[in-house]
Parts: sequence; C-alpha cells; structure tokens
Amino acid sequence: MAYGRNEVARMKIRIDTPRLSLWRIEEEHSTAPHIHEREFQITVPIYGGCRFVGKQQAYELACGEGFVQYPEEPHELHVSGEAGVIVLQVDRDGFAEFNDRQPLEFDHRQSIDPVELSGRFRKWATTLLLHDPSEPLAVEETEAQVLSFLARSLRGNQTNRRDAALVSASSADRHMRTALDYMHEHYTEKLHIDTLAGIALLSRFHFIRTFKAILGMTPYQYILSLRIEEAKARLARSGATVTEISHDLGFGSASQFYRVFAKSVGATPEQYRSGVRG
DNA sequence: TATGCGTTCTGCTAACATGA
DNA sequence: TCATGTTAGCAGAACGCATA
Repeated sequence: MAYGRNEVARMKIRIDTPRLSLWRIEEEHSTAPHIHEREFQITVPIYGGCRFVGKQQAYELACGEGFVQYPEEPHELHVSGEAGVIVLQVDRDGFAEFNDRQPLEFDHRQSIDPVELSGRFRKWATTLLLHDPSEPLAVEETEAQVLSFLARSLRGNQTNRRDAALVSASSADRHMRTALDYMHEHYTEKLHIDTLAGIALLSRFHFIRTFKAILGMTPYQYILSLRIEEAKARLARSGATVTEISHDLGFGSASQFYRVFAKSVGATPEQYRSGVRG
C-alpha cells in the first residue's frame, strides 16, 4: 500500500482482556443504540471529533473532550473517517478496585489529554499484542495501568493543571488551537517555530512555553510524536522501505528517523515491523 | 516578553553489515 | 554488486531554564 503526503492510515484496533476492551478507531464507525450491563465506557477523540449520544442527548466531542458512559445506560457512537477516537470499556468491579473503593461517580464530560492518552494507548496495545500468552502477568499489569490511569484522570480532573490548560486551549485560545490544527495538517512537512508562533499570534519564546504548558511537550516533540505514530502505521501496513517512510514523513535523514524512532518506541523500525507482523 | 548560556537534538555524511 | 538497514561523529540549530 502506498501513501501520499498528508494521507493518514485508516484503521480500527480492538484488544480485549478479562477486565478491559481497548479500541482505537480511525475509520468511519457507527453503532446502533445499545447498553453495556457491567462496563463503563470512556470515549475520547484524539484528533478530529466524534458524535456521542448518551443521557438522551447528542454530544459533539472535540479533541480531548471525553465522555464517561455508565453501565446500563443506552448510548451510541458515530466516528467519521477524518477522526481518531480511543474508546476504553472497563468492568465496573475491576474499576472499583483501582478507585480506592470510592463511589464510581464521575462527571459525564471530562477533559483528557489526547497526546498522553494516545501515547499510553500505544504502550498498552504494544504490550498486549506482543506479550507471551504463557505470561498473563503482562496482561494483568497492563490492565492495572489502564485502570489506574482512568481512576486518577477522572477523579482528579478538577485539579489537573494540564487538563485545565487543555480546556483553556480548546475554548479560549483559538489561535493556539489553530496552530495545533496546522501542525496536524502539515506534520509531514518542514515546519518552523516562527511559523507556528505566528499562527498563534505569540513570540516564539512565549509560544514554546505556552505549548509545553498545555500539552506537556515542546512543539517539535509533538510533531515527532505525530510522525512516529504515522510511521508505525506504515511499517505495519505498507511495504515501503524504512528510508522511504522516513523521507515521506518529513525526516531530514534516515539516521534522524532511526534515532527518534528507537528512542520513542524502544526498537528499530525493522524490529517494530517484524514484531507487529509476527 | 526578551536575553544569555549550557544542554540536547538535528542534518549531513560516511561507514559497515546483511541479504538478494 | 547493489539495495537496504543501522550506527557513529561532528557542526550548527533548537530547546530549557534562570533571570531581568
């Protein structure tokens, strides 16, 4: 499969464990109204947006705007082909264990850092997909990480400075969001800090500082994370060479791609491809 | 918001290993 | 021999942080 510049690999991944169901949806996806008897469902767009119908009301969820659906409540989800959405379904009893046995009462609407969630999902999925079936400890450990992350994120949402900053960026600083949108549209091209700062109507210094306060990483690190995500999809799904992929994604050289990929993923591109394809 | 400075990373190049 | 994957060295650019 060959990809042109700025094209995004469409895919839908579902991984089930005894206490969890992890979804990453990056293609058109719609469900009819349904309920889960025992599972909470947390739906979070990681880029673009989606339409979620719950509590007898339709919600247009933007990037980073999560929705917590309680068990036994009817709901439906609609994802367009231009968005990416992570859905986490967790068993009610298992969730309670990692919520310090406190009542499972959360706001339906939650702000969750899409970059952090995407990164964590990548790590969870890699562990679950590559683990040795004879070693259930890896699955249990990953379950614990997911449940702990959710318990902490949903319970501490009111005081999470980074999430608050993200909400701020989502609603108040439309210039910063415009810069973010620009980065998503042009991350395979050569970008300059001055260009992005100009879009956000900030000096380069203030832009970098503000960006990091909101997303927890520098603009360049954010661009790299987008490129690595796309590189992993192409390594898994296409027959393109590593050199071709590094060039298509805007890396200045193959060596830079190797270094960034190895640091981010913990394996060389070829090792990653072999691991995914078995 | 800007500056200075030390640290980290990138881009380029060359070289080596491996397999067809 | 050639294509591809991988690694290392070096100069310059970008970044982080303290400070004004």
